Amino acid sequence: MPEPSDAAADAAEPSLEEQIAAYQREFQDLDPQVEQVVSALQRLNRRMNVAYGRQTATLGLSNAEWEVLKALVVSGAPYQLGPGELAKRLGLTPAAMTHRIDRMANEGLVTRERDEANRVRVIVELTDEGREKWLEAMRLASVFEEDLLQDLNGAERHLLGQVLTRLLRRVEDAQPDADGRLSDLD
Amino acid sequence: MPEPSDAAADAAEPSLEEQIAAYQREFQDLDPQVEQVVSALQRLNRRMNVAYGRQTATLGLSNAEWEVLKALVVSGAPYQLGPGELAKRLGLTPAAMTHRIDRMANEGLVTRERDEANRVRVIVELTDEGREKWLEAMRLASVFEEDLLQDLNGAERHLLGQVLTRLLRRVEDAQPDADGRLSDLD
DNA sequence: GCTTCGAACTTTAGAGTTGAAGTCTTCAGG
DNA sequence: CCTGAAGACTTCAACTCTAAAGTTCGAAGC
Repeated sequence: MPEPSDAAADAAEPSLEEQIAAYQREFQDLDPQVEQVVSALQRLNRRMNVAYGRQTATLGLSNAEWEVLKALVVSGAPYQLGPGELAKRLGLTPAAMTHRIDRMANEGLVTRERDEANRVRVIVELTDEGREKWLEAMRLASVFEEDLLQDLNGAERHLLGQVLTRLLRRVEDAQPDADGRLSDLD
Repeated sequence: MPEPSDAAADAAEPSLEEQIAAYQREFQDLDPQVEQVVSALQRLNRRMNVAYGRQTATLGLSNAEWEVLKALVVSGAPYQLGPGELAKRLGLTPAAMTHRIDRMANEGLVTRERDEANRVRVIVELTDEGREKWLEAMRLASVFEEDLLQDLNGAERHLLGQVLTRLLRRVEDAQPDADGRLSDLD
């Protein structure tokens, strides 16, 4: 069996601190405090998505499907949206939405039918089964989220929520949502 | 031209507050404070990724390529890593890494060569051009990040960084990185 | 030294996405 | 009416990722 090898191949996954130190070494103008916030935010979000993915998988749901269910639930009763609107909210192209709805309709999570009042439009509607799946996933997610924030007291939670919301408002104002397509994940 | 239509099709993109209100309506047990933190975090990260994507695009770089550049820079001089190691750090399968390296080598951002000391291994190395691209992207990113945090004073930045890092540590400890594959984006 | 096992990467087939072109429907004008 | 223009969705080809083989090389056993 080959040794663990020292041939410039492992070097162990860098911790957040090591990552920031490396950036500073290569780019002197970097503000370490800013980078700490940004990098922690990105890593945290990434790990959370992994966790959500595992949870929804236990329900036989992909993360992609969960996104659709969430959008429909947020839209409120009667839980109907058009493919185009869904695509915009999820940051996908309409083409991708078409196929995703195909799959979900086959699984019975949503129905797809033409709007008889305006036959150009299509209406995607959550089924009872889809709504139930969303609820199950939500139960799992809320347990995970509560556990994640466990070490933060009420004041800290409030403060964190406020600060993040302020930052969010800043980005949303700055970006007039010129289409709102997201490009990749981190 | 069809009217803006009232046929259950638009309903305007929901704000963060509206989204949380909708969740509460459908799932009584939800803690609105927890949800505020989680939802703001996710939306913020998403918008940031859109912004990063636009910036790197102006440099002729995809977000995917930028991820590779970052990993190589963080690894430090001589900026070498194997495909397998890169794949693990980016949360991709080795197969995907093979193709991504193909593309980037064609563009001259990295080189790929067999390790002559151990011919099973392959060494991916950052080129000078790749390093320069990273630097340009980093300059853009740091401006954006500084602007994003502009409204936060030093104490707030510090606190935010600390709290996020605490949360990150909690997730990383809880998930023994059972492979570290990430499943989807939000 | 030949064989076997394991490690690291690549190849292949299939799912899912994008961007561009195509279809169908509605509305406005002549 | 009949035609033209625009909107909403779908179809098609090219690309990227995953999962599962396949290939190549190195190390250990007999």
